[in-house]
Amino acid sequence: MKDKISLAVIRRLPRYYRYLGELLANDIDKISSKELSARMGITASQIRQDLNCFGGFGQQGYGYNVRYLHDEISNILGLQNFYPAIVIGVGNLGTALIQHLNFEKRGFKLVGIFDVKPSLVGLNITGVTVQHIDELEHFFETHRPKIAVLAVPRSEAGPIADRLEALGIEGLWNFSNGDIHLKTEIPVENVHLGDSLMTLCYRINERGK
Amino acid sequence: MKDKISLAVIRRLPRYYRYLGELLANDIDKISSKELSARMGITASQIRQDLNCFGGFGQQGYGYNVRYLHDEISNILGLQNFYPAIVIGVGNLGTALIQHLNFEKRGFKLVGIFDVKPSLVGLNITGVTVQHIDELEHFFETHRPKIAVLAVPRSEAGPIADRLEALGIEGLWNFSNGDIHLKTEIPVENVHLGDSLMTLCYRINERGK
DNA sequence: TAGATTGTTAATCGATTAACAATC
DNA sequence: TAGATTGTTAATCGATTAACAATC
Repeated sequence: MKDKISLAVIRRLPRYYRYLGELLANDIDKISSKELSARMGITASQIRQDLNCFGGFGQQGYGYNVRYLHDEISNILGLQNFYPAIVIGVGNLGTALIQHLNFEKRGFKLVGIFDVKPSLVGLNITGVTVQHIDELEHFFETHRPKIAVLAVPRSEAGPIADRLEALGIEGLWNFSNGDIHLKTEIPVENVHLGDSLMTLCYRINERGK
Repeated sequence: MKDKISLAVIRRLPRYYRYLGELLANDIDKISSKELSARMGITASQIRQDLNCFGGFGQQGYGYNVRYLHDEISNILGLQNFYPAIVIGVGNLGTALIQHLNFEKRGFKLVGIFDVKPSLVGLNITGVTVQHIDELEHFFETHRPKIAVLAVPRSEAGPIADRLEALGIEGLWNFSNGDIHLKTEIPVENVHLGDSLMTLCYRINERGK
């Protein structure tokens, strides 16, 4: 692996992985960068350039073996790690993420769910029982989760993030409005659905002119 | 307004808007590009460059008036348009989006909710009643929604998108796994939460080496 | 006025695309 | 072998950063 892969390249990897998964589902076992570029709407050159950051996965005159490339990208992303993950906040959003996201296929294993609301404690979601947020410190002693999904209101997100940082969390997936900045270099993915919606508004507006 | 604004700039606008909103909430009424850059973790140069794509909103020697800049960005994004929007799919994700996203503050007004499941029809969510998906065509005759939020499984997303396109939809906000490509140049925001999770996995994995 | 900070041009940096020799 | 397509270098393009004159 070369020195430092740019984040732009890394963010395209899951997309390649997704398209390769679709090809697999359709029993297509070889693909050229040209064919893939047509499907994905990016250049063949970029695909080859991106993949060659990690190694030569293709074969001249043939293209890429779909299953092999799919597996290799899975390895690059680390999807086989099953890093222990917890979800904090079981409103509709937290529940939706748990039920539809298939953590196991994306590098993680859901090991705990927490909420402040006592009425939700004991609830079972996909085999994991909701605990009260006060159990967090105790839970860390035995389970050492690596990432936490923050599906809580903005006001709670900051304090909880600090608490998680002190407990040694290694990554955050933040859905609360407002960016989370930690003191340490821990990776944080701030998902801003509102920003995405406003971008769509701009684009609609622009076309209407 | 200059010729063509790059998507990179546009995607930063909601973020500026968000930070300015926070400043407003804290009764801060002026900010320099330097101060804002420190808060946001980007360069002051970029902030000035971005804003000047749309006009000169600051004042030399002073900085930017927070409320004025906030309002101007709102205008640029078109947030005062209240474009009619519909949500398709009221699982946990659809419900979460409706309840937490505040469409009215982000350029849209929720005018309809649809689902295939008859048991959900008649349900009232934030004042809007869920209708059966079969009512879609009839609904368009009177309401002409501009955008549709697709919070349905991947298999349903494609066919529904085609149907919406035929009805004259002008934008899609897609949450189903798998990109949606329409024939026409209609803007589509494909939100891939799974991709974001896998990116986080890569970053955790990378640090562990 | 002096100091601060913008608006804007120029320089740099990085990312994308093109080209083609290597090779299956 | 001939044809196809990769891996990789070089060229281009675009985006970010730096610099500074304009000006409040």
